[in-house]
Order: sequence, then C-alpha cells, then structure tokens
Amino acid sequence: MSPTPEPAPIRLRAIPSRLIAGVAIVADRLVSERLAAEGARKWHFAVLAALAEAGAASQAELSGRTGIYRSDMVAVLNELADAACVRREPDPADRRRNVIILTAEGHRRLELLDRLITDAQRDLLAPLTPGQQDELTRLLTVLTDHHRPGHDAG
Amino acid sequence: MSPTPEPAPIRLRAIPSRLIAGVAIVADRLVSERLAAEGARKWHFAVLAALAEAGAASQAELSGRTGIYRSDMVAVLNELADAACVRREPDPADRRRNVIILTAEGHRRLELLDRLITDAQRDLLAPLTPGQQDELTRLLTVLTDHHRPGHDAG
DNA sequence: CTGATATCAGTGCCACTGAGATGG
DNA sequence: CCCATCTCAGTGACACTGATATCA
Repeated sequence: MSPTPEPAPIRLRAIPSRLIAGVAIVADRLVSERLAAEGARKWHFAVLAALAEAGAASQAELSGRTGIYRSDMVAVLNELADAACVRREPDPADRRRNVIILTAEGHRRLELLDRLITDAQRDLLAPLTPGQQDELTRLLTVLTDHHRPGHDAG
Repeated sequence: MSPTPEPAPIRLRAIPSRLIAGVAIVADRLVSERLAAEGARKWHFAVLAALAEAGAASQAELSGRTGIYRSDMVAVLNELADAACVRREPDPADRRRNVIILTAEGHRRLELLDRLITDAQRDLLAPLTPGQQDELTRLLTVLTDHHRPGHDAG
C-alpha cells in the first residue's frame, strides 16, 4: 500500500550486466598488470595451465579449453614457443595437426604465473569473506556453465 | 588420505577473474544483441538512465555517473541528440559546459531500452534463484565499490 | 577440418587542443 | 590587467579483444 509515485526508477548502478562488466575490467587490470611485470599476458597463463591440466593437445583443442579463438591462438603459441615454454610437434596420426607440448621451462613459467594470478585473485576478492568468495565463484560457475555455447534454448 | 599424485593442479575454469571475464562477455552479448535490434547501444541506455535518475548534467558529470570516458561521451551524445533523445544546451553559468537534457522522446526511448535490458538480465541470471541473483548483485556491488578509483590502499 | 593470416568493430584509455573559468 | 593553472568539450591515436573471412 505504499503510495510511492515513482514508477520503479532505473537504478543504473544495480544492473547486473553493468556490475559484471565493471568488475571484469578491474579483474583484468589486476591480472594483466602483474603478468606484464613478467612480460606475460593472461593468454600465456591460460594455455600453459590448460596444457598442465589436461596434457598435450592440438591448437584447436586448446582453443576450446581456454576460450581463445583459433585465430588468436597462433600468436600466443608463437610467443610461448619463442620463450621455449611449449613445443609444436607434428601429430603423427594426423599430419594437419600440431601437438602442443608443455616443456619443463613452460612448467616453471606456469608456476610463476600461477603465483601472480593467485595474488591478483586475492586482491580482487579482498573485500569479501572467504565464504562470500566461494559463493561468488559458485554463482559465476553456474552462469558460465549455463551460458555455454550449445545452450541455444535457455 | 586419497593418494592423488596431482600436487594441487591449477584449475583453470575456477579462477574468479576468468569466470568474471567470461560472464561479462555473455552478459554484454545478451544486452547488445537486444539493443542492436533497436539500433541502440548500451551507452545510450547508460546515459539516458543516468539523466533520468539524477537529472540534467554536464558531459563531464555524466561521464562520472556512467563510467563512459569523456572522450567517448561526445559520440554517444551526438547519436542521442540526432535521435532527439537529448538536447545540448549551453550552461549560462559556465560557458564551457553543455547541459544535457533528457527530452520526452528520450524518456520514451529509455523506457523501451530499459525493458530490453531487463529482459537481458533475466536471461543472464536465469539459472539462479531470485535469492542467488540478489546475492550475486550484492557481492558484485561490494567489489565495485571497493575497487573504485581513489581506493589506492586496499 | 586444422593451422594460419589479415582484417574489422567495439572498447578502454591517453595525449592533446582550444575555449572558458579561476585565483593570485 | 596579466598570468599560470585548472576544467570542459572535442578530436585523434593507440592497444587489446572478440569475431569473421579467407587461404593453404
């Protein structure tokens, strides 16, 4: 029975898609700044981590694991190969494919970058309690899984 | 006592900054696609909403309200002015300034865009319960407020 | 289909100009 | 009045990203 005449005003700051976009920018900056100090970019970490997580793979499969477009994967792998972090080897089973292999140097590099990324997460989530951090991660994971390509009806 | 030999593997998919980046892309696409169907972009909505929320303002102040850079605000206002959604009037008190005024057409336009944006939020947050949606918004707001420019010391 | 290259649009960001405001 | 300095609107450039088209 509240006779508030305001017809549900638009609260710009409370729109989830805008909040997410803003936090994404902050997060990206926190991560990128630390990585840049080591001459690395976040894609380097993504590829190295994907290789360490699930083993050697073709570029196309790495694309799927990391979310990096096939087009952009080339440059990332070039940079990683220049730094001796990965090796491109022809796949004996399918000569169109390259098998990307994580080198020992790549593993060391990954551990370094992982520490930087972890630090950045800490900074990003600092104002939240550990429980809230977990909750946020959980909610974001639900959204990520739900809006995955192939989820046409949703 | 599970003898898993993996030494705390890097779980690429559970890194908050990556989750946020991914959800931000999905959210942006959901919003932008709907707005594009009306020939609008999200900045149009942001500016119109800011004007409706807090009244006429200079371009610089609108910049602060919406998070759009001063440099980019010009083009957004040009487009909105071309569509007769806002008027630029010289500020008699400070002739450097333009006062941006929301027109009746702009108000109608805002209501339309607001419906589209609201629909997009619904799609985005569909897999979450209403309680979870509120919780997510709350957590994101905490992060947004904490990482606001001027928050040098965490 | 895979790998590779080039290209495009959108965005966030920075440097700068010129007009106008402000305080000594 | 003169001056340095700041703000404001506006322009242009730059880097990065996501995305597409095309080629081998």
